[in-house]
Order: sequence, then C-alpha cells, then structure tokens
Amino acid sequence: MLKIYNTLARDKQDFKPIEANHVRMYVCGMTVYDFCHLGHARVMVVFDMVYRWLKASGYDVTYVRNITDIDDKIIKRAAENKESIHTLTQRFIDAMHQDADALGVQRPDREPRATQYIPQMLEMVAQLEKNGLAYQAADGDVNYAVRKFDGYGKLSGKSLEDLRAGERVEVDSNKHDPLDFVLWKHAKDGEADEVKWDSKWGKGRPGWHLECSAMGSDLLGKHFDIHGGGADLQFPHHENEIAQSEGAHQCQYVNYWMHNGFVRVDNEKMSKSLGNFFTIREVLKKYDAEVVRFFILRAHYRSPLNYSDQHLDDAKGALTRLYTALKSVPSPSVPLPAGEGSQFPSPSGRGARGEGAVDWSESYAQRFQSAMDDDFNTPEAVAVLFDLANEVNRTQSAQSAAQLKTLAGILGLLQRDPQHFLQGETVAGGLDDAAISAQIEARIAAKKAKNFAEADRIRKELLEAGIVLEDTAQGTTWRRA
RNA sequence: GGCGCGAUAGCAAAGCGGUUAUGCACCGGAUUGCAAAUCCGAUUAGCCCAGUUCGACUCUGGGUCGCGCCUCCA
Repeated sequence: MLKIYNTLARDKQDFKPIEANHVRMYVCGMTVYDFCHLGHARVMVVFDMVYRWLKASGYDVTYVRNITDIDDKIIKRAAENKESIHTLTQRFIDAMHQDADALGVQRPDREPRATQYIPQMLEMVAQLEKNGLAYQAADGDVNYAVRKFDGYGKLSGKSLEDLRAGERVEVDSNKHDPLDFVLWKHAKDGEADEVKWDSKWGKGRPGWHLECSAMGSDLLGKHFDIHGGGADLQFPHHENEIAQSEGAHQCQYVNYWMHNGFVRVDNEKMSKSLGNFFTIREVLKKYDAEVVRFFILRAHYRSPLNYSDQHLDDAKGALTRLYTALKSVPSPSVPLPAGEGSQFPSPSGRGARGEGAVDWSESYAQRFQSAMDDDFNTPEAVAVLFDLANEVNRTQSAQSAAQLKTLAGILGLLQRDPQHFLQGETVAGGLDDAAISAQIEARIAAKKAKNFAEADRIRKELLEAGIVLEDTAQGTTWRRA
C-alpha cells in the first residue's frame, strides 16, 4: 500500500485514488521568464519520479503541470528585452523542455498555459462573486474575501490571526482584509493589448493563484487526487488555490498535497531573490544530466538538498559504481518485450501494467517496492540498487543485472549503455577515442614485451589526461575519470 | 513576533524500541606484473539534559543550534 505524506494532514496516509486505478495529479510548473534553475529541476525530477512510480504501480495517471505565461515578472522582462510576451515565454518554454528532457523528465500528459485558460478563470471569478467570496475593489481589482472562507489556513496551519500578526506588507486600503488576494488584476494605462483581456470587471489579467485553480479543475475536475509543488508554494499559493476552488465549487479540491524540499546553497534556499541560483544548463555544462538526476533522487524529496560541486562529484562516483556493475555483465537488456508487462502482479495487487515489467515477488524488488511505497523513499530504493549491484558484481548474474536495470529504470536511471556513460563525451581539447585506442594498443604491446615501465608510463599519461585504464580478463577497458 | 521542519559517523544520506543501512573517503586482506575495477573484512554515528522502558539513535518533555513560511519564489 502506497503511503503519501499529505501536507494537509501533516502525516503519512494510505493513498486511495478517487477513481479506482486512475490518479489525477497536478503540479505547479514554471513561470517562464528565465532559465530554470536547480530548484526547478528538483520539482520536475521529484514529480516525474512520483508519476513513474504511480504508473509502475499499475495506475493510469493523468499528470498536469502548468506553465505560467502571464505575470508581472514576464511583463517586466519582456519590456526590458523589448520583445513580445509571446516570444519571451515561448523561448523559455523551449529552454525548459530542453532542460527537462536532458534530466530524463517525462512530459506531463498536459501542459496548459495560463493564457489559454482565461475564460475558465473568469468563470471561476464569477462563481466566487456569486458565492459572496469575491468583490471588486475601488481600484478595479477583483479580490478574494479571505475571511468569508471557512477553513482558510488549513493547509499552511496558519490562522488569519497569526497571519495578521506577522503582516509585513503595507496594508492596501482597497482590500477589505489585508490578507485578501487578487483574482483579477485591473489593467493599467499604457499596458500592451497582449497583457489584458476583456471581462465584466473591465480589462485586466488573472492573478497567479487563480491560474492554477482554473487549469486544475478544468483538466482534472473539481476534486482530484494529488497536487504538488515546492514547499514555498504551500503558503500563500496553495492555500489560496484551496480557497478559490473550494469556494467556487463547494467541494473538496485535492486529497493529497505534496511539497518537495528546497535546493540549498551554503545552507540557504536557492532562489532568484537571493541570487544564489545555478541554472540547469549551467550545471549540465559540468555534470552529466543523469548525475544531476541521481543527485536529486538520492535524497528524500521532502528533505533539503544542499548543492555543491563536492556533492555532485560524490553522486557521480556512486552512479559510476552502478554502471560499472552493469558493464561487467553481458547484455543486461530489459528482460521483457514491451507490451508483455502483465505477467507479473504489480505492487499491492493494483492493476498489472505500465512500464515496470517487474517480478515484484523477487526480494530486491520487494525491498525497492516497500521503499517507494513508503512516501517515495528514493534514498532507500537507491540503497537497494547498490545491494543489487553488489550481487551483480559477485555473481555476474545476467538476471540480477537485468533486475538492476529495470528497477533503476523506474527511477529514470541506468538506461544508457554503460560504456557510453563511463566513457562520456570527448572533452574539448582532450583525447578522442581513436587516440585512446592507439595508446591502449601500444601499452598492450609493451606489456607483451614485458616492458612494464613503458606500459605504466602510457597508463600514467592517459590518467593525467583523465582516462582510467582497467585490465580485465576480457582485455583492457577505459573510462573517463 | 506567529507557525512549521530538521539535528545520524570525515562527507552525503535512510530505516529501525534490542540484530550490517547505503554511497564516497579511510585502513587491512584477496585479486593484479603493478594498478584500476571487483570481492572479503575492520574502523568511524546518532546536538545537550531529563523521563518512559529490561533495553532508546529510534518514544515523551525541556533546552541549544540550523532552516523555511508569514512578500514574488519550485
């Protein structure tokens, strides 16, 4: 039985989807005005892992991750760049897809853009107004009347009183309550047509919180299973989403709220405002994308994750061990042909399908499964992978190697040709494969002639060029350090 | 100030009321011409103070420190 830590309950709970065998999941995606940083990478990878595990567990999953393509920052950036909103957002959506693809993140089933859901948003505002939860203020903005919604604060565990006590922003006299938030932002003079839409409250654009509520319920229904995002979205964003959706639809919005921990640098949250962020593409210049993915999945999704070169190097070394084990055994390909995944029972007797054609009765698979079922405990699941690697190295069993590759595949890891991972790409200015082969041949000749001094010299020279040689029973192999 | 989360060996990071986490590093051995890789073994833990218990890293209370949210943020 899968257990999920539900922020709403502050506890791990048994996961039961609303519809048997079908899971509907929404994750807050990016605001596209710049390149994604490692914090974004973590959300994408973490929920990709969740998506994959639900599928491997036999569920049909509808996964929605939105794109915020209208927002103050976008407008500001477009103006600075003297480009249109559309050009700017499209550019960064493309960049985001490149980054996500590199990290092995599967595309969500739907990727709605806020600007395509304006009618649904307006409809929601109208419904909220009708339900007495929204009002148009003197400045033209339509606000949500927080104190009219019973249960405001149930996700973040904050009461309105607590929130007011900590109020740090200047009180906006147009609001009935300082905590009221904007649903529809009234257009200001001089704003481009591109950033305003007609509505019965006048021209304007949607508030950020409204976007997710409208897209979520339009694509997944008024009540769905899982809603995820970074821990910083818990308040106010997700709290406000609940207020909007439940206020408009008069029913429970989401059953399980999941929040991933932050990526930190020097023990501080990585964020735009602190300026201490690394973009995904920056990091990928230095580290293999799979290493980055592995680095993220090695920690539990709710724990903070400190970024540093040392930790990435560490992750690289560990991943190398797994690939080395796969390399040592011939043809560890995925054991079952596609489409025949139903011959094994899936975890907990859920439907038997999906990408994980795994024999779940096998002991490593069982350990892997209970780790993943325990609130997606990937560190524990990864530990199982290492135990399996040890078994592979010890027994040279093709079956174990196949199991290793299959289980790792559920995490989106270890699917490449081991040789390719270990040897990497030719470094600019470094030795190419042909040059390395020539050196290896020369060394083999030297060894045959018992000229070990020469053989060692060649090996040392290669090592200084970042090439590690390994003499095996099958001959000499090499990898990049 | 309010609310919440965390503190595990040199580093990273999990589970668990009593029995090896795991990876990297380090030490010994096997293997190797020597290495590397691999295998076997050893060493290194549980912020502090109380309490519960036959027994606590694991539960309870208090403290200390760190982090986050309360403002856009993944």
